[in-house]
Amino acid sequence: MKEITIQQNKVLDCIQGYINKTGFPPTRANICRELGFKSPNSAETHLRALEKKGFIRIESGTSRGITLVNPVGKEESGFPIIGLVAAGSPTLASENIEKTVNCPPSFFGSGFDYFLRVKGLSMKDAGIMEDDLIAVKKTQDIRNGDIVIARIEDEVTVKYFERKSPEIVHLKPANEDFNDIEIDLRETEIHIEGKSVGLIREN
Amino acid sequence: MKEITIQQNKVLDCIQGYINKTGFPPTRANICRELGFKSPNSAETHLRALEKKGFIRIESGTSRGITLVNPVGKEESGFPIIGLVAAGSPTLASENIEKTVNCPPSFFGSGFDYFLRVKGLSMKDAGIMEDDLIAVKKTQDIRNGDIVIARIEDEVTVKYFERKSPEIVHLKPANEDFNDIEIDLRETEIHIEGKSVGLIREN
DNA sequence: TAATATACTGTATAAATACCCAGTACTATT
DNA sequence: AATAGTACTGGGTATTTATACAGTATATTA
Repeated sequence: MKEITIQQNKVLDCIQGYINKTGFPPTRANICRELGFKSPNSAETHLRALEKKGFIRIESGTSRGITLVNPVGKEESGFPIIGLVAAGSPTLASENIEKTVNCPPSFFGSGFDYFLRVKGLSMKDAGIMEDDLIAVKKTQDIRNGDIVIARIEDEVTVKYFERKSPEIVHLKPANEDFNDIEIDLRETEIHIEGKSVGLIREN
Repeated sequence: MKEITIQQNKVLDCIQGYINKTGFPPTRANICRELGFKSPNSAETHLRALEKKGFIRIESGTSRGITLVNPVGKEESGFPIIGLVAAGSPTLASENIEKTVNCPPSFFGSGFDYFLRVKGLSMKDAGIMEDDLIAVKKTQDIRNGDIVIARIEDEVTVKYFERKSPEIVHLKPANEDFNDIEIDLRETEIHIEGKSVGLIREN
């Protein structure tokens, strides 16, 4: 997707807004009225530019034939659920996908990448129960106290993250029956898959 | 909403399908092509009937100015979130709605009616934490062990439900620091708003 | 310096489109 | 027997709309 100019962005917003308001795309004249243009050709040239840059599609010879290529409502479909198997990295390979869940990407604030089905009760005091779905955001931006999805060797686990020193990381469960995992980065390799940004429980 | 004929329903489906496919409503000619009519007036009369019966709105003088009054895709969006205020029945009145959440109605198995924002930690051992959103299904079909949304007088609470005898109901918290609530139905009126069928936590 | 993209006004026109009228035929209701 | 609703064909027309062409002006790039 190419860069967009300020005016072109206004036109794009105008189209989106018009569709939201009326249920159908605007004509060139409609865009002119909304944005104060005096010639329909102003709208036309902007539309052509937007099409060239891939933001919209224009059905030729068709009234109101404007389609948003990346409509907000289109991304809503299907986030994969990945089973947290005892061992192995959670990958998005299709054999690991239980099913997909329809939900808007903005569901959990800043967005997320997939759901992870939780096994065990090591985070029970954080309100994370067996078979819950954790919304995982792939990121390396981890702060102390975040709930992270960490992989040590082939073992994947969900725990609180706490960096004790540049070399020492603690993975803390939220359950008295479990013990902290202390990791010395000089000895053991740890891979952070992402962090938890939300949770869904299906009863 | 009046009753609909078979042909009119076909036209309605056609409009819905056309919008889903193209992103904008069909013209009279489009409907004719899709349904095999030979005169645009066939579509016109059906559209007039559908408008009269309240299924669509027609923007006069506007190309493709058809709007579905009750679009299927509209019901999917927006389940209300209701704040669980300390006292008072959770009603769907707009002043009680924090915001709405986009999610498919089948998200939690059999469907649900609204979200309730949890206050307090009385169900913490059931993995229900403060500010979690409980998906509530309005129903009177309650079994022992279900998590119910109960109202006693003006107080709304979320607890495990257990019927001890035809007259005695226990509302059990999932937290050692709280006590069971025993209710004698001959003395106290209890109203079951519904039961929990799922949970969402936004981090 | 020329070429290209952006950002407009203004005018014109062919095609797309809504919408009207005149019929025909069938069915249900009053 | 009359009225109204449904379900079409067929044709006509005024309006809506996309889209091309002719300009003007500014900024950026080659």
